[in-house]
Amino acid sequence: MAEGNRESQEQSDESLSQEEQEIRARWEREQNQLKSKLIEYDTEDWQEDASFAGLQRIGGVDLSYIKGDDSTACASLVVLSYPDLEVLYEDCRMVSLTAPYVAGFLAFREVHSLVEAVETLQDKDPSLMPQVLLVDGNGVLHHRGFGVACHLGVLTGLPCIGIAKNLLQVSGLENDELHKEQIRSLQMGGDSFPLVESSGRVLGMALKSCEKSTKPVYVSVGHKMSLESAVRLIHCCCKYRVPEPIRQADIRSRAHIRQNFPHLS
DNA sequence: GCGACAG
DNA sequence: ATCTTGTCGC
Repeated sequence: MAEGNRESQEQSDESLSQEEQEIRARWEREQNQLKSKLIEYDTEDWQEDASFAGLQRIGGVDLSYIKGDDSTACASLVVLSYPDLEVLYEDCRMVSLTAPYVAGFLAFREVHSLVEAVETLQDKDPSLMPQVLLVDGNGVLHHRGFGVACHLGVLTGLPCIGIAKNLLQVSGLENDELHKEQIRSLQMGGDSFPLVESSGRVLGMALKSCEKSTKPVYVSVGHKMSLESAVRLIHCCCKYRVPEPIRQADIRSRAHIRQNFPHLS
């Protein structure tokens, strides 16, 4: 019992239990193994077309949580038509989460439920399978170059794009005064600037996703799509700041929680 | 002590 | 992620 108290109260790295350290080491190995299967360029014809001709379905995924409960969530997968952005398919399900949220390892908490949702769609109605999946979180803009959008992409084989609402400050990227000035310099919807890590590699783009938004979204490659195509597509599916497929997944997963837990609203 | 820390 | 209402502005 003394052990349990120590673990929950101490915060410094050296106090991490041996078990926690082993989990992280295992997760890092898993990220590195899956990373060898990552494809960071356009693989589909529609991706390089000027108007995305041939693109008909875009998927969005999200998880919503219940306050005060860290093991229950609603996972949702929606499929929207392109270019009309009408909802063609919706799947919201309550799920039990086993892994905690650890910065840098979001996929280990969320990706299992999302893969299941994709498999359900494959069984139920494969003709509605999205041609690209928009993921709430980062792709290669990540400590080890393998965020949740890459993870889901490699596991499903689907082209994926990571969209984060906040800058993950990795390898030289900082939300400092220079970054804020670059944000202020964005003029019209579609304007963007590259996020360059210390080595010089471009990890993603900050994008003013719609005309009215002050704060950009952070776009990075998930799987089977180039950064250029990804940024162009994200701009094309934003009615508001958050791309419509993710926004619909978010709205609908929250509504589903209110439906199942009315006492929380 | 303070900032960071995708969701 | 969530805690949280109204309010100022177009």
